[in-house]
Amino acid sequence: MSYNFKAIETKWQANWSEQQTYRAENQSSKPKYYVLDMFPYPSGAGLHVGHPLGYIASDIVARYKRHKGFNVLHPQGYDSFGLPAEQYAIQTGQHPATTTQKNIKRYREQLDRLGFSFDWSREVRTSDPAYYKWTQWIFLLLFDHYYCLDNNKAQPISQLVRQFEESGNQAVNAVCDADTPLFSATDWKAFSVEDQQQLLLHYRLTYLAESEVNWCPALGTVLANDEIVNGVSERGGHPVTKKSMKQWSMRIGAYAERLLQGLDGIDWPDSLKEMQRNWIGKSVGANVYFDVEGHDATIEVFTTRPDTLFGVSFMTLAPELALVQEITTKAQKAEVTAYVEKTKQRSERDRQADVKSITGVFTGAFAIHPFTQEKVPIWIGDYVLAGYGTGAVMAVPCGDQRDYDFAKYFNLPIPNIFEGVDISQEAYAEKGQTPLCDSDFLNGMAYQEAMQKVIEALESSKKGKGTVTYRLRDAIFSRQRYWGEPIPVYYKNMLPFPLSIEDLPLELPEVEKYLPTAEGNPPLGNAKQWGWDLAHRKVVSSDRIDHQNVFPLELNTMPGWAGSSWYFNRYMDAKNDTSFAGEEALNYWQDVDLYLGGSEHATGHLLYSRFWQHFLFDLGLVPVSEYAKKLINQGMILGESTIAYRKTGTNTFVSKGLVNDQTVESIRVDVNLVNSSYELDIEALRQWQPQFADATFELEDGKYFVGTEVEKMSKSKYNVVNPDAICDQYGADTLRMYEMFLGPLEQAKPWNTAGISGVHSFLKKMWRLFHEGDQWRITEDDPSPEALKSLHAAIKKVTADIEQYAFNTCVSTFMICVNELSAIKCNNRAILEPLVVLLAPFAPHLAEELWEKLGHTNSVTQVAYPIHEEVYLTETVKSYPISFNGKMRFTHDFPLDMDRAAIEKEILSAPQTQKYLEGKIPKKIIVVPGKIINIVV
RNA sequence: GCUCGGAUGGUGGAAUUGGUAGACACGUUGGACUUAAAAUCCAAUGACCAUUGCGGUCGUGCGGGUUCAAGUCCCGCUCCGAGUACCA
Repeated sequence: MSYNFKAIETKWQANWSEQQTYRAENQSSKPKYYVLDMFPYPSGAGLHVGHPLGYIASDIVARYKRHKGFNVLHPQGYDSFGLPAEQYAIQTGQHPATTTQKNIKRYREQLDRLGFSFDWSREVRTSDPAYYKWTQWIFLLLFDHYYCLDNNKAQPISQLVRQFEESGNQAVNAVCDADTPLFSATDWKAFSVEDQQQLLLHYRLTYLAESEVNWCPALGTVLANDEIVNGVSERGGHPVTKKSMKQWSMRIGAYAERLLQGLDGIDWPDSLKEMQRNWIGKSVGANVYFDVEGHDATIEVFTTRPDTLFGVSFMTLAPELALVQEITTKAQKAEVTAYVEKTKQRSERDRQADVKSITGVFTGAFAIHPFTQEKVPIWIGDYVLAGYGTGAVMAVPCGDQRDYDFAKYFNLPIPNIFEGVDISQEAYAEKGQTPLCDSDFLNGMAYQEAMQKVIEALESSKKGKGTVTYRLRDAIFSRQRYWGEPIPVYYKNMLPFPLSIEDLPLELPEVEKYLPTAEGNPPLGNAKQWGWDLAHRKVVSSDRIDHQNVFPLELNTMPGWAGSSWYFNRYMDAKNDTSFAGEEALNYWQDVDLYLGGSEHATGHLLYSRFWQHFLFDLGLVPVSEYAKKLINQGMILGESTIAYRKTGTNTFVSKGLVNDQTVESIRVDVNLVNSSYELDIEALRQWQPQFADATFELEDGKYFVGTEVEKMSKSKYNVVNPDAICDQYGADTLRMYEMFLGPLEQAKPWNTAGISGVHSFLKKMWRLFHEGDQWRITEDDPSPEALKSLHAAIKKVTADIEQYAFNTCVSTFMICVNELSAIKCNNRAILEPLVVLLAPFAPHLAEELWEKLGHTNSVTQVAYPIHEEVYLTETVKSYPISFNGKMRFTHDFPLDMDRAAIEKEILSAPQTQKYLEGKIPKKIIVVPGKIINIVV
């Protein structure tokens, strides 16, 4: 009987599904272990071989932990709201729910074929109203809270209102918009309800505000910064411009410090933590106030180097600042206005691309230095960004290269405040031990001391204060799209009011078309049923909107990251319809022990989800503030595109080796038309696309060879390899092991099937250990010491490697073990039974089959993992490699129990040693126990 | 520019963290079994020199250093990848 992987895999997949083998319980005497994959977006293209890489790794860990006695939660679901389904709907008119449903079905079939041990009873779909009800619920909670800086957590907005009623907002220490006006308790009470609502929006953790957004006219939607690559949209590559719109935002900035601190406590890759730190971009420094000569205005600048305050020779403001118009003198007015206009016209893209050229205009105004009272000219320049710090810079040309270049270009003075430093060529930006000079009370101090002294002086003279600035911007939460969660808000007098929790879910309405409306409203503007009947608390026809009893509902939907920002909690109690997850379940599962996914989510999903978790933690709704203890980024599996060369302007293809310096165009051809030695099937190419039907070919040795390029797998590059074909040919167990064998999990690697036969023949060899032809050959005899040693070496290495997620070396270890056992024709149950269990996380179908044939009725999943024992052969000698001056020369055997002195004595008298010593006397003998003996001559 | 990460045979990659570099696999070559193929098994396979045999020299991107001993640690570069950027 040969290894019939097809029959085995079908049989066990059906069995697992029937028996619900991998169902996790929310209570258990066993310790818990939660392994999570980033859930996929079910795209129309289906799975390719790159997708399962992480799933296979997490599945191995999940299965391993079950063997190790853990109650394992290993769920899977779908991030099923998203743009592709919507664009497909626009093109075809098919409802996104329909295509999503179809795609999910296909994903599920493909996933099932790979034998994953997911607990499908906990499946979630972000587009399911039973799920997004709770996404909307979290939105309402965010709306109903503000961030209190006194106790550093989110607090109910009602508490803030109480403070306003008692003493206004002067004394309130909370995160709010920079332009929040000050008011007293009396003012507050005198405000209309609308005014009060408007003011509260300055504090809410999700708020509606006029903001500059990245508007993509072609897609008719707003894009987040991370959805824009090189100034064009990530999807489709359409141009993006700036536009001011009323948008929902998330006050993630309130959590900047905690998101930064939280990184220290979690085991995530350093590179990813570094990315998040950079994204949050904390800068410590000071704000300094400069009076403007002849004006009431004060300019507030942010600087990380207040210690260089006495080196200021001019100031630069962002052209967009309103203040610029106020202070500009008559003489400079025309020039300044022209410059401001020019800046507005320059797109973000131009401004980014053109970092070299220096531009700026003098406003004619002067600021007064807070300490020296000297006049400092005020300039504007577009290298200063309105959105960062205060949009104003105190320029210290001797200490900052950009200020230096600006000063050189416009012939402004460059006073030197660094003792003994030459600044004739470039600025001195180091924060070292160099003492300051010409700096009044800071003279002689170096960076650290000066920082402290100057901030003290600024604060005591009320000329400034020590501050911390973050680069992290609040996240825009509105999308002008159909296929997303509706935002549960209605409008009364242009102001947003939340639905109540009992009204959720607010279900996505039907629309006739998925495009923006004629008036430029989002697609939900097309909905016939999108009015909110406040008295009856239900959605009614849009025609009935009268702004008295029936109000318009929000037309924007939530962005893609909303649903994925809390799904890991939902898996703990996925069926709960009275809360987002039950308290008991949350307390039992706590957090994710191992989270696997790509690093491309570093500053998107992985930051937003941490933010929501911190918020939910503040409200006491989840037990931990960081939801994933350990995170691994699996590397992408890249495709190997195959390229044919066509002589430009002809339909003649030249084989790779003949191209030389002919002018050819590179054409990607479907990888499936090329065999493993890169020879193109010419007939298949002719049939593939009509344009190649009459192509001619210049061949090498009668064959056409293609070139290759490694790049991301994508349908449009014809380099997608589908796992189904591999499963058909070799089986899921082979594919699972091969993907692990390909290389370290974290590393990006190109897909090629060159080595797959080696892994497949390993599994066949494993099968043959149990069979002799058609005969079962297992005996109950006692195993040989060699077999025991081989088994236990494998147990030790595999266990250690799984713990370190080094799955590639696990596969090698299995191969070595099976090779050794088959060489000694081992057929003992005592050896092979533990080996089956050892292999089970990697090749679960084969393991189940062999386990059953070994006479067991339970699933191998329930069996304890084998434990390593030291096995000694009846050796009495230990072979040491002997080296001279570090150079290995020969090996020598010593009795096991020989002590060091005796070893040294014996090695010196060995004839081999004499040969290498050549009569010299060794200076030193180094014996590294168990490893090596080195003789220094 | 800055911040991370990397570079090991023809190829993918190992190397217990300073101790016999190249495990395991692919590929290649030769052999066995077959009428033949497939499958399977055995042997060789870093480079160079020497081959009658023993053997020798070099070798982990480059140049230095520390050490009895360096792929691994330190200093200085080169190239590649990822992220990010007029961030004050």
